[in-house]
Amino acid sequence: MLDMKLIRSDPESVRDALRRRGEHAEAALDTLLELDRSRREILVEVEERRSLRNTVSEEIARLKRDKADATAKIEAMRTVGEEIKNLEERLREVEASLETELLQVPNLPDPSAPDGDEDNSVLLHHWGAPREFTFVPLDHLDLAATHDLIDMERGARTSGSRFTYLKGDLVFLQFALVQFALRKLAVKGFRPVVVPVLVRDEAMYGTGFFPTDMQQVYRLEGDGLNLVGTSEVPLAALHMDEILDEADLPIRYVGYSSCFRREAGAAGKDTRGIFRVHQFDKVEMFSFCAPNGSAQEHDFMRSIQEEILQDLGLPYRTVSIAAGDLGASAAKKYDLEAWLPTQERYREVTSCSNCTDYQARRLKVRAKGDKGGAYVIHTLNGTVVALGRTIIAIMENYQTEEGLIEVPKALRPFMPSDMEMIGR
RNA sequence: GGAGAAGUGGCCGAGAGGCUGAAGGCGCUCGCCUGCUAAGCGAGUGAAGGAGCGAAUACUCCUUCCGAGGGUUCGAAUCCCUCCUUCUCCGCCA
Repeated sequence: MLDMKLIRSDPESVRDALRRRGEHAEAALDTLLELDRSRREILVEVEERRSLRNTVSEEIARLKRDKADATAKIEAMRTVGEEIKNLEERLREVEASLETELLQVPNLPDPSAPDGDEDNSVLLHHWGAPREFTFVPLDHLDLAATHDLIDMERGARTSGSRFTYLKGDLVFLQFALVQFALRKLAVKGFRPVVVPVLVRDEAMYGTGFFPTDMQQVYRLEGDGLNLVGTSEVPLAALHMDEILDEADLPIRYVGYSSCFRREAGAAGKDTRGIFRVHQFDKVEMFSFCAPNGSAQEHDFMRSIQEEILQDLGLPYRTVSIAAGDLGASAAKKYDLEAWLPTQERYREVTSCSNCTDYQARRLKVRAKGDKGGAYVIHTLNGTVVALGRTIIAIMENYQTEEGLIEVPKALRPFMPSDMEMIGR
């Protein structure tokens, strides 16, 4: 959520920033400004009358204590009470509209986010080189088939398309990745958290997934709960409505959870294998950060992501996402894309967003130091390991001519009997 | 799932329609005092919004906030309703 004070004081800058997202900001901004003016107008009126009521109420109390007659004043206040009630009703309506409008406005892109849309992301750098194969590489599904490691058919029978069973040594590989990731992050100051995956609407609105991405979310209507698409949601909500001690910032967490996504609108896209499924597991990092430190924190998080892909020996490239392709909450976002030999291109495996004060304002997460008042902080989130996609990348990049899968050295300590090869 | 109890400031805890943004205590901050420390004494100590003034997260004033949201009343922490959370007992259970 944007700061209404900022919109009020500098609407043209806000308008220009929103245009970079390709938003039709004009109408929404004018509506916001109008609602805001109207809110303050009514507020002043209500407060004047409430002030009057408070003064006279004290007089009434004094009269009653002195056993004097107060009926005239009580009668007068009856009218004032009615006026207050009416004004309050109008105020509620205006504030509700303002809130609704404000919730739909996305974050302002950072000036350093590239211009354009999804085709205009800017390549920051490459690491590693795609492997030269002396044989025709198999994709992850063909590799898995030989050893019965991924069961799409039965997954579909049980739960429908885009659900799978992960089996055998791939399960060990998944948990090796989890262990590897959690340990690395813990050393860097991220506190491990296993989060709730069912959350209230508040958490969805607070993180900016509602109302914009409602169609992507599995909702349990009967319980008023939502299955999270990422542990970013419960991690961000962890400090909802809190005022943190400035000295504790940044507060860093690494979460582990299953993630659920409807993938609405992705019909026919990435239908083969486990690249795009309705349920997957993910290790995610999150940081509550002082406003003036979030750019640096963003780069820190990206460096962790790069370190992990390097440890795993997966060739990748880093891109900065263009303003027009940012999610609602993000002011700036980096994606890391790993090389998939059978697709002969780089595909997204992690992403890292600086949401500045957008989520924190919605979630009412603030900080306070020894002097001065409370202020809204910044939040950042990033994938540590998207397990399904990382497993795909490992399988495809580490396959042997015999159809086996070598375990990356970094993961072997976490595999049963320090397993070096899957499928033997 | 059934029955009951409770939610007040950083914490404990009073208040039961008006004099309560809230007694008392603890904690914390700043002074005073004392070889040091402790004790003692004094003062202070929340948030949000708005108006004025402005460089301001500074200052002045107003409004609101006693789990959340509605209602009754001239007036609600206090009465009524709904929801949320916590605790106890019973049932069920990984």
